[in-house]
Amino acid sequence: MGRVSQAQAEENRRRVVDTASRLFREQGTHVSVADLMKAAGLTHGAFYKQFASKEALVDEVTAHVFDEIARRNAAGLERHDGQRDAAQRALIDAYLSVEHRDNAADGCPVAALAIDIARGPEGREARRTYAEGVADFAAFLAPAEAVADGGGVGGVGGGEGGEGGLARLCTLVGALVLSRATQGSPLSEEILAAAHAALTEAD
Amino acid sequence: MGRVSQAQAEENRRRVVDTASRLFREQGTHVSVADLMKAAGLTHGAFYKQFASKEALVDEVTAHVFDEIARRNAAGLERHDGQRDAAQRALIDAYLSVEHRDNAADGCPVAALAIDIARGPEGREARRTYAEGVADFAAFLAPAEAVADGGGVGGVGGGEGGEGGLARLCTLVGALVLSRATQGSPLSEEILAAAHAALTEAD
DNA sequence: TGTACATCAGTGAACGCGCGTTCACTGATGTAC
DNA sequence: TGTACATCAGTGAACGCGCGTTCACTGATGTAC
Repeated sequence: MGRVSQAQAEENRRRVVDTASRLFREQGTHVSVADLMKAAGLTHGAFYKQFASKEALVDEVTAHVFDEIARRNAAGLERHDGQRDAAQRALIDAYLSVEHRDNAADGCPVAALAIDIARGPEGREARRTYAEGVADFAAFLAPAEAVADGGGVGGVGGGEGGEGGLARLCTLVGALVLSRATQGSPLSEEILAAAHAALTEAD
Repeated sequence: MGRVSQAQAEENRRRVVDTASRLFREQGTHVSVADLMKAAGLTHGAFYKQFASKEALVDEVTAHVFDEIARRNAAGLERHDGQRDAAQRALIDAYLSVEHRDNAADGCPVAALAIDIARGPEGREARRTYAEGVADFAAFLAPAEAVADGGGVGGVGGGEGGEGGLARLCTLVGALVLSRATQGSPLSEEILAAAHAALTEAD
């Protein structure tokens, strides 16, 4: 196929990163370089003209995917005219939907990459990126009172999201992970409904 | 090494299952047969004298590990003289501890195996076992009111655990998974504390 | 604007390695007499 | 109770395969004149 224009090469690179960001969320970071490149419409040899190693790609994709989620949350806030409560409610509805459960490729990286990140080595760059993403997401979820007076409920606090946002994030992520693992059983939908009820009642 | 007594063979088999139940929770079900057998003190060839395939072992280990957790929960209830609230509180304390986070090998299989189960095929036996384990665990966690009048809060109900137990399980599992993935960052401990506060306040 | 040539993105075969699984072999165990 | 032999749990080398990575090669692109 010979050489390809610089513009084409950049587009190919972008397509590999995009494809990986979907495949990694859907199947985990263990998808093979060969499968990934085939899905991106290239042969596997080309991979090493663009990336130093598979680990480097995982790091880059992790950063890419968390950028995307941050942009999406910001856009959500804007769409609701800066109304924090309404934006949060919309996110919770979407997060705990059957569509989100069935579409990991487009879904939340916090839930999709948790295990792969946990099993990777501690010093890894992707791990830091992940922790930052968790903190940002929790901040977005923080309940109104906590945002208003800037403090946590129990005194641990200090984090950017406060306790309330972190606890809500745990419920969201746990529900998504469990509903995916029980897919095929009626339990799967019950889990989504139960978490939704817990997060939208009272508070 | 020649043949080994029937008693010895049975003990070896049990040791392989025990070792796998620890390694699978710690590193996932992708641990190799060779590594597993070495950890159990045998050579990898012996594996196929005891198990039909690696998949068969995964199924057996999943069942084994959920039996163990059910026994542990029952023992917890007994230790607290059947006082449901006290037993639940003790479980939540232990579940959200740093020790549990750092000791996946001995820890909750619902959290440790979630992704491996979710990525496996839908028809798999381990999947059914897993869903049952989730239902049992949720039933154990069901809030007192729900147990008393036998109904859920929002009307979905029908499940063995009711909504409250499922929602609590989501928070527990989400917190454990997230605290493991953020280990090394202060966020990791904050997550455990936030989930603990959310599960023990009010209700 | 047109020609000559170095560059380098993409190709596809090959590498060493670890995976799940198979198999001929060993020799203590368990059984038949 | 003692001897003869079939059984079979465990061994370790080997299988085909897919992994991450390397490399000689191709030929359109981009540049120098």
